[in-house]
Amino acid sequence: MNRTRKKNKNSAPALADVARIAGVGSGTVSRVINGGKNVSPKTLARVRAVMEELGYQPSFAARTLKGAPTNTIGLIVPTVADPFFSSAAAAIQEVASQHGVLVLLASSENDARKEEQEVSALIQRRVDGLIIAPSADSAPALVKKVTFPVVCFDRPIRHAGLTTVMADNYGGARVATEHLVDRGYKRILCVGGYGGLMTSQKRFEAHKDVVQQAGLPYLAETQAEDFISTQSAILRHVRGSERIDAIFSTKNTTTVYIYKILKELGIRIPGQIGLIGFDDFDLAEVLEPSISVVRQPITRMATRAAEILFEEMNDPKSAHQNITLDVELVLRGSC
Amino acid sequence: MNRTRKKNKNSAPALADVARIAGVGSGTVSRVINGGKNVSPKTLARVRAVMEELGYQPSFAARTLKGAPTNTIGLIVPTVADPFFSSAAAAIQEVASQHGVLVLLASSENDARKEEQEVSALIQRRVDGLIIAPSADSAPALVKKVTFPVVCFDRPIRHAGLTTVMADNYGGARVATEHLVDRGYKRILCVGGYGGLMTSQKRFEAHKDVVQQAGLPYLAETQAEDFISTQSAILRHVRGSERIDAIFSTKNTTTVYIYKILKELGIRIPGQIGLIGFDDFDLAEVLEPSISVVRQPITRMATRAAEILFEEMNDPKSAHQNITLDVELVLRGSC
DNA sequence: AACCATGTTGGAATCGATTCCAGTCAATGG
DNA sequence: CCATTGACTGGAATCGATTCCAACATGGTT
Repeated sequence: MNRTRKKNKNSAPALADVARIAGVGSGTVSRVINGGKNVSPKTLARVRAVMEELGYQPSFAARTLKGAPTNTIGLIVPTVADPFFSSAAAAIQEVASQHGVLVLLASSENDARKEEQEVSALIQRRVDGLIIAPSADSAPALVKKVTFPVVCFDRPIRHAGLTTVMADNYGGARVATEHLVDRGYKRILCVGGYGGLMTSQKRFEAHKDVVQQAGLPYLAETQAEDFISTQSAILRHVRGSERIDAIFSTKNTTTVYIYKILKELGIRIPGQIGLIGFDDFDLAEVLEPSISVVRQPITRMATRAAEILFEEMNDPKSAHQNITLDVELVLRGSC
Repeated sequence: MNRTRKKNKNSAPALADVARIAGVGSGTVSRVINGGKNVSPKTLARVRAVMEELGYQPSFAARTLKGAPTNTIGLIVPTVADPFFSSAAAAIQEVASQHGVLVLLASSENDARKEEQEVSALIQRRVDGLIIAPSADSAPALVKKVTFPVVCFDRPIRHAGLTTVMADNYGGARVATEHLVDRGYKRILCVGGYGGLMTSQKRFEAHKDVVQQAGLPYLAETQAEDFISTQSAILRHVRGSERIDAIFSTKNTTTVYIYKILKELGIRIPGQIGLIGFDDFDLAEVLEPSISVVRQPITRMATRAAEILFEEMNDPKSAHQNITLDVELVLRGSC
């Protein structure tokens, strides 16, 4: 009916609309969009005015189709509800923002299947890069199909040959346990997250090594994800002649649970039971007693991961690296 | 040189490649991708096999260009480092995930200019919807150019006529202050975040109203964003004959600062100074004393915001709503 | 035998920005 | 006055998936 039809709906204006209204060719408009090189001041001004008037925004899809970068990176974490990962996300976000890049956030809930779907969704969206805190079961196949750089954060994907940024989990757990041993604790329980995770594994392992080397009894570590299971684990070890006198918690949320549980039980810290945790948290120093921890440099880890990702995006040939950041023993009042 | 040239690089395979190798037309491949309706079982199988073999992934950009939804929503918050917003992000994420949608995360740092750029970036990426916790200075113009539904979270954009989900800030602050008054506190200081924010404003306002109605002195509220400024504010009011006997903190981070500061000063809570905070936080109940608060139903707010957004995305004509969720007084030991 | 409904297929046109490749035009130099 | 440069400009071809429409085969009906 209308041969020079404006689009059927009132959808966003396109480059062609700008060109038509400004009375110039499509190429000229494109040149204006991309800096205005080789365009006379007069046309430049006119085209800019039309763009402004129409509220023209170039279509990302069309640009991407022509091979332009999406200026978007993916970030896959187990959950942003965990302060560890939300701090990391904030830091990564910050770096991305400095590069004019947006972050596509996905949470895997530590579910390898969900993770796989999310990677696939990110591939389709043609992100320029990906930072991932892999689930326990991530296989190298997960990243087989990606055509962009991938950096692992906090945990590796075994045998995938990817750049990985993580904390010194073994070293940190060793230092923590050694400290408990030095302070004279004899029956030390290790409580923490799911052992399938490489981070937890390393921490459990270090704890076991130190305890056994010191000639102390090794109490099988307890994998407790939530409050209830942590509670029942504690209850099992807190009475009777076999009772423990210290706890090494491998996870920040668990540390808080343990603090609450001991308080409720009326157990004195560090008098009856000493406590040290892996990972610092906001209120660790205002609790009573304040909680000793080994602190991961979360922000530094995340920033580093993001920076390396951007390096690899700029230079896809750059070699993969394995980066382990040191952990810091923060002694406070709980042991 | 090579008329049926494969693309210049080894880029991802396209639909045309699948069609060529499978010996079918482009339309047929498209049908296979979209469910295989009206395709014979034999061709279906063959095409699927080729897709599998090539590791074919449809190009999101091309689909978007043809007007398909991006299955992506935007989320703009001041920062994900704040536990309030990271909890909200987690809840929104969760709802999005159920809808098979990814979340593009951007943080505005409460900077209206940055916010504007981010909205623009999201428009270009053609997100299907947007949830935003606007900065103090967000003008209605911010969302003038959007062609997709927008839901405000936690704070409104004045005069923009958008669906808004927020907590009952006035009511919550009223209840909190009333509680302090009921407990017999006479000189109540109100400390909190930047007053340009509608949330802070409402809370200050309610506090002032209640205090004045009770015939108590109204101490000018203190806008303190960080630890240092909070500290100096407290110090100003804690000595001398004009000294305060209670504090209403309008912000969770501030509440923690105040707790630390009072502890350091050796001031007893609630004996010398009573304390109540707006917004619950993780360790509020294990501190000593435990901290009384009014609790915003963060997860419920965020989930609701996300659900409404999806409703509006499905039915763009649906009316805008203004939703205020009730806040809960959680009495603990600090006042 | 002529007819139609149904199922299947190929291929052209389309979405919007980019990128060339020709052109136009004015200015400069010989 | 012609030639050559250089700054501008228009427009066709392109990226990859979708969506039509026309075409054809099959089987069953009259």
